[in-house]
Amino acid sequence: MRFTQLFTKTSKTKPSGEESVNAILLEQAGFVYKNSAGIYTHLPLGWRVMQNIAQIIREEMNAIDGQELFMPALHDKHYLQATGRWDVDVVFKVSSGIGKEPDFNISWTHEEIFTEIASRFIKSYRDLPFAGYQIQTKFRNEPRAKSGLLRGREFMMKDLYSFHTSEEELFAYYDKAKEAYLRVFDRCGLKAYYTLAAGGDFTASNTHEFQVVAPVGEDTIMLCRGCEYAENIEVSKLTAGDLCVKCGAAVVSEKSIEVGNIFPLGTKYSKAFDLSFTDTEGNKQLVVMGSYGIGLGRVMATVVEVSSDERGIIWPESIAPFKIHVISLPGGEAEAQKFYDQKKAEGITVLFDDREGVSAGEKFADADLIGVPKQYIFSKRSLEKGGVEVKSRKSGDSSIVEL
RNA sequence: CGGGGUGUAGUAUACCGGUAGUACGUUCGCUUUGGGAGCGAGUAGACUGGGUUCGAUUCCCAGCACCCCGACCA
Repeated sequence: MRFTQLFTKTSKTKPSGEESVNAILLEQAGFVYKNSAGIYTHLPLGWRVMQNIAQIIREEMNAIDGQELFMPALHDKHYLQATGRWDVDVVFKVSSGIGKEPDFNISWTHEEIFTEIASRFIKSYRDLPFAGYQIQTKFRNEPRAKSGLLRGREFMMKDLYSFHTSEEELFAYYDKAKEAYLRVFDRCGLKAYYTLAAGGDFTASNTHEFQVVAPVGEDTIMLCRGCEYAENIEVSKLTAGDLCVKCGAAVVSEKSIEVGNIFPLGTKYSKAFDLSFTDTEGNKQLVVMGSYGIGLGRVMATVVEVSSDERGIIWPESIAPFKIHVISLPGGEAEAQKFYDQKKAEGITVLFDDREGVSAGEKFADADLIGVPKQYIFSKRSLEKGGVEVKSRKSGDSSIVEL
């Protein structure tokens, strides 16, 4: 991508009013555009990051036998009415006709929809276990959208649902999902703690969240630095300084961001939609379910929260919008162009600052703000030193590499 | 939904009861290139509705929007 053709521009000034780091930097650098509070356009740069996150999630979900599909965003009221959730406050409702009472809702979650679909195809123990997932937009009528992309009214979410013959089978899968989730966050450059939590509207039993420590987080967890055991304070009986129930070390209290969660659903939804199977004995049994979510925009925003400096964002290579950022300065234009063409041909994503008449300082400032992990600087000076100056966004270290 | 704050060119801001100034952006010209360059010219603005007033962008009220705290929640 040539900088001169990139749709968006960076801004020299920070957006007015915003306090959260992700809101400031993602907007200032041109990754997102805020249409309304908690409602964002993902601009080309931001969408590239989202696609990279989605790709990591797909690989890990596929690795635990998740089959990707895509469900609707408009749901007839019979779905939520079947489980008594039609009147949950955050549900956005719409009417299918002028002057009619609302009779549809816009997707806030897909347990009901998916359970009904599954009931059409799952008939026997031979059809189980099964797991399906999608990456789709969720809508929540948040009374208070806040903190940039961290709490939105509309956001991209990966939701996976698993179907099992028994609780034992469910929890075995639950463990696999947990490991897959930890790999997703690790690959995205996040240190996420597997945290015991409450169930909310989804399930009566305890659930688990994946929490990333950050001051802007809305949650508070009691965290053991020793064995990494964590509990959300909404269910924890621990306070800071108490001893970890797993390893005996002292626990600390940390603000944190919930980047994902997993819920054992049991038979709540299969009962509501008559999702059952015939077991090996010929008996009819309810399918046991689990549900597993990751907010993609929240992952992106969380990475910005935990990885930036006074100059801008510092992306991990795995989800950066481009692998390298080529900066062309006077005297280095021809070599920069050649290098760009070559890397592109190799299939490496490159942001090429080909602007003419723009000062070196402005190019450096933009590169630092956008936060691509490696900067390749071509100039008269670098060529005299023998090649291209390769600089790490994170450490600031640079060295001359021969061409 | 309760509390607090803010609303001025595209963006960020200043001043002001007498119709608004700066910077960045953007357009044109020239000069520039290792940390957000210079000169000149152009462009563009008071959230909405009421009220007070001779006169309101400024003061008051309401609405709306946004930010922050709380409640709620991926």
